[in-house]
Amino acid sequence: MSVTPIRDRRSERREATRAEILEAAWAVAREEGLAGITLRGLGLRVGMRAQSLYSYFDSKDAIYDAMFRQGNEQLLARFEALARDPAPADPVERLRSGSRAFVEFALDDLPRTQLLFLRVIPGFEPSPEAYAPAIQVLELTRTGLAAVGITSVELVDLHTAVIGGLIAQQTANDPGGDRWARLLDDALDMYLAYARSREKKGTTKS
Amino acid sequence: MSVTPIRDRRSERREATRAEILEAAWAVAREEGLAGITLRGLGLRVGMRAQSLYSYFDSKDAIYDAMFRQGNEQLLARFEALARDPAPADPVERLRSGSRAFVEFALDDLPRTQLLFLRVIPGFEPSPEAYAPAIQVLELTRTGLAAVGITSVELVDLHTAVIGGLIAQQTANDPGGDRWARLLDDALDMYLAYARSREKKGTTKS
DNA sequence: GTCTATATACCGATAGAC
DNA sequence: GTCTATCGGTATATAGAC
Repeated sequence: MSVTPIRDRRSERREATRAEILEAAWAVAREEGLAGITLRGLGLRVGMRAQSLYSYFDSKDAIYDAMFRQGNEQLLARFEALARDPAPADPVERLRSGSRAFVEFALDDLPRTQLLFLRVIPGFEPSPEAYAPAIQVLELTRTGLAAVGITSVELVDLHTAVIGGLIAQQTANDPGGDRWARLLDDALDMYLAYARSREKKGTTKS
Repeated sequence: MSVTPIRDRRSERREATRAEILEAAWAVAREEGLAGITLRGLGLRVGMRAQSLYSYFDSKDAIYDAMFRQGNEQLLARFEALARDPAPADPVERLRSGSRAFVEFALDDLPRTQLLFLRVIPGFEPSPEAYAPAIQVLELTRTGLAAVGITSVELVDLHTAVIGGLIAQQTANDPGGDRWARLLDDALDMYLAYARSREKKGTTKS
């Protein structure tokens, strides 16, 4: 005789308002940067006084945390969709499309990248819950590399460095352009040639 | 009968105070991060009210600009010293030691790296004067790459991406450690093998 | 749940006396 | 060149009316 499956309209409305506040936060971040987010500004956008936001988030850092979580969930969703849909049979091609998806994701939304991968907000540390999807993404990357025979920690780290280097240079020195992003295929050629020559020798260094 | 060559004790003292303020700013940055720099805090360190700092710098951004310039000058000095002293005869070895010097410089002082290479301060844009030494450093890097036969823009960009990627991952994901920094020699092996295979074919892509 | 009101504590920056 | 005084802005937080 439970009545639990009934819809909770109050919770639904609350969640909708929370989502609205987060959307406003992303909008501000894209227009004025992550540091440009202020409670007064957010309140203004959603038609509320700054103090009323405390009914939805415990603090400003809680808003950053929710944004961090959202961003990571978006990244994970993108990777999972990639693994499902028209996944290429060739593991090398899967690695290429995965790497490309990551670079596109990073360049698609600069403040999101700054929040997720560069630690731009002074005192902010993401909560373990918000960080969880990022671990799954790393795991997917590891599996993708293993599929082409790359398993050593050093070579996995080298892959993240190459991809991360392209993103870092692109965002810092040519924001909005593609001077480094277009080098992705070359960079993967470079990486794969080296990584496979190394892994063939039994994971031990020459 | 000009008297200009006389020492200007007033300017000297002024410059000394400016240097003292900058030193205090670096100290604060190392202890509490770049964002932790406040005019009140700087004034406290140099024995002055915050407002009095305006006699030495036009604004807080002007302090960041002077720091940016100092950092770039330090980097340039390091590269020029490297080119003089016991420069290896082998151009490949010179490239390796130059790359290593750059990574060491970047990891040696995290807030300096954040200021110079990642754009961490919200509204801050370095002035052309403060940026000038960075251009010289880029020029030295280009010469070093040309000495090993690498001249195409794409391959030079790829070099900065590889080095920058190691630095970015190291500082963001293992600060104080060497998980990515120790991969430098491997990364250069990888890069050089690819770059030379490409440049041999006459700078055109295969 | 949202408001007004209030409080403390910071921040960068400016005006004007000395 | 340094000071006092002040401005307008930020964040966090609480109390209480509706």
